[in-house]
Amino acid sequence: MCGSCCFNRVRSIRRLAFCTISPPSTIPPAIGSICGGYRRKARASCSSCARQTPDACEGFCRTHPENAVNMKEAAKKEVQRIPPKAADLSEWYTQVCLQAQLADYAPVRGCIVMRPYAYAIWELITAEFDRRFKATGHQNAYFPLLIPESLLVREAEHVEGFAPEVAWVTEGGGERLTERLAIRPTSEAVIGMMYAKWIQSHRDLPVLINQWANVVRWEKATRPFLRTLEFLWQEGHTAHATREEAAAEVQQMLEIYREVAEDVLALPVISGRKSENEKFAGALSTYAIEALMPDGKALQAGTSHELGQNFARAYDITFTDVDEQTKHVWTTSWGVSWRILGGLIMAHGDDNGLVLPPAIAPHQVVVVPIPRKGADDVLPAARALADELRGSARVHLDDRAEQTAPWKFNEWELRGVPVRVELGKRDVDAQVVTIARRDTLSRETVPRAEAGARITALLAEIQAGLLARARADRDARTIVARDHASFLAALRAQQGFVVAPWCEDAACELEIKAQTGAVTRVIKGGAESGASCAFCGKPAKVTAYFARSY
RNA sequence: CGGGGUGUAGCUCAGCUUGGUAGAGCGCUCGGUUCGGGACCGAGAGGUUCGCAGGUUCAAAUCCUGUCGCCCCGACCA
Repeated sequence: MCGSCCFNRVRSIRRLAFCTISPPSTIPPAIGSICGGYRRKARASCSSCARQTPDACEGFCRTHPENAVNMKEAAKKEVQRIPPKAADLSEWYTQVCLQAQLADYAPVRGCIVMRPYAYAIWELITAEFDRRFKATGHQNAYFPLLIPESLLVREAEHVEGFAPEVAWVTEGGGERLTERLAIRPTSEAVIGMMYAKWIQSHRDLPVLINQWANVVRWEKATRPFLRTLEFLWQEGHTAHATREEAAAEVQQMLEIYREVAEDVLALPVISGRKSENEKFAGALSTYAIEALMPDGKALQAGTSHELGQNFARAYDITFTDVDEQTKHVWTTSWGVSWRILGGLIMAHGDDNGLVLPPAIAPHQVVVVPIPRKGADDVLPAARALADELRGSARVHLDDRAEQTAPWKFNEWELRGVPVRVELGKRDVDAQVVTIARRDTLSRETVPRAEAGARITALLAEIQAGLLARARADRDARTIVARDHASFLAALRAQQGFVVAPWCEDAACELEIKAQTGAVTRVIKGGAESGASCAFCGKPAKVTAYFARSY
């Protein structure tokens, strides 16, 4: 592409590709002489007569010869293909997913491959959740992917909510099935059915089960991790004897979600109850954690549902209580998907690519040796350093011979490694190491002997710093609105959360959405006494967070 | 579901207006020199022939018709 007009480069190259037998009458001969570097292959054919082109010339833009760009230089710049984050978040996000080798598009629309690097992050995240689930008495199990239609439709509201996005299996073994099978969009149905079988007595309660699984929801618009046809998640399903116990479970899991989001992913979230419009289909009430993305949209990062006795009735899950009465159980469900990984990418990344919190970085430290001719001690020194650091961190030694050190710096930045240690001859001679941190992109030199301790401290510092930075950013983009005018103005600005007193009327929420595109994300407790709804003016019942959402 | 874009080498794309039988950069392979912010030199391989199917033509990546896929932006969802 021409450095000036961004359009004519190739066209002009082509114009130059004439052979001597039918010279280009329209091209001044002088053009050929300013070319040099771009070589047309001998096989290249003449534009006008298809004979072989004997001359070689360079790809300079004919209309802007003064700004001639060497094609190799221009191509080199293309290596950096991610746009500035602030310029185009959507494109930035896609490119980071692709280029940091987190995800790649699969043959089916809306499906992605989670590549090893992303899977490694996912494993670290799931381990954090899983540990906490088990610590609170939950067990893992696995339920089938396929759900008979007759089973799925038992809970009316639930079905209605999911119907548009269910994928169906209608054939198997070369024969049409007598009853089609849903590929689970979520597992309340099968699990409810099995619970009915397993639960007889109050002594069987509570049932506290979680499953790590994939589900399918036939979405129309998809994006890597944030919304894909198939996604990985965790769904907890519990059954309790009393409503109070179920309610406590829902709050407990919501708190675990908040804790992992903030303490592990460094992703500040607000948690609270969902409005009637936004709650899970079939739930009594839904609670969620919501993170704010750089474009001002909210991302639902985890949900915890009080299902009441709705599913117990639909799937006939009953037990005999201590008072010898047969009662329906109270169920809950709660889930976090790989979407949270998308939130993580967007929240912390910068113009150089991904930025990973140390807690879930597959490589917390990458050691890059900088070889120099005649300095045979550099690589062994790097190896020794990496081995030593492995005692206290996840360390990767990048000793590939085929890439240069600067190339590696860029690559590991793109892939978000929190700490990079550079070790060259200068460092070895001076008995120091050069440490670069990903979050601030700053470098420091520390004595070799103190490297381990410094890096341990640095990892903690980065983890805390990322959360603090994200939280400050979120808070700066959270606006409180009390009256109609400021409420509308704030929502239309689309900067972030708008906190306002709200009447909790579903119709009011729909009208807000129609006018601004925003909805309630969570409801935080009651409103101040005497406050009126910031939108419709009716008496306010609650304080709600509004935003547009992913 | 509406709007836009796009399909040519592993990747990013030219070539199409004005039909003549496949190009560039990057990447890859081999050899060598390199390495403190995306190194360089030399030699090579790589397209079942341009998403697919028809049509026009002596001749189609290019023109016509149809069709499919994918991406992005909006209405619905973790």
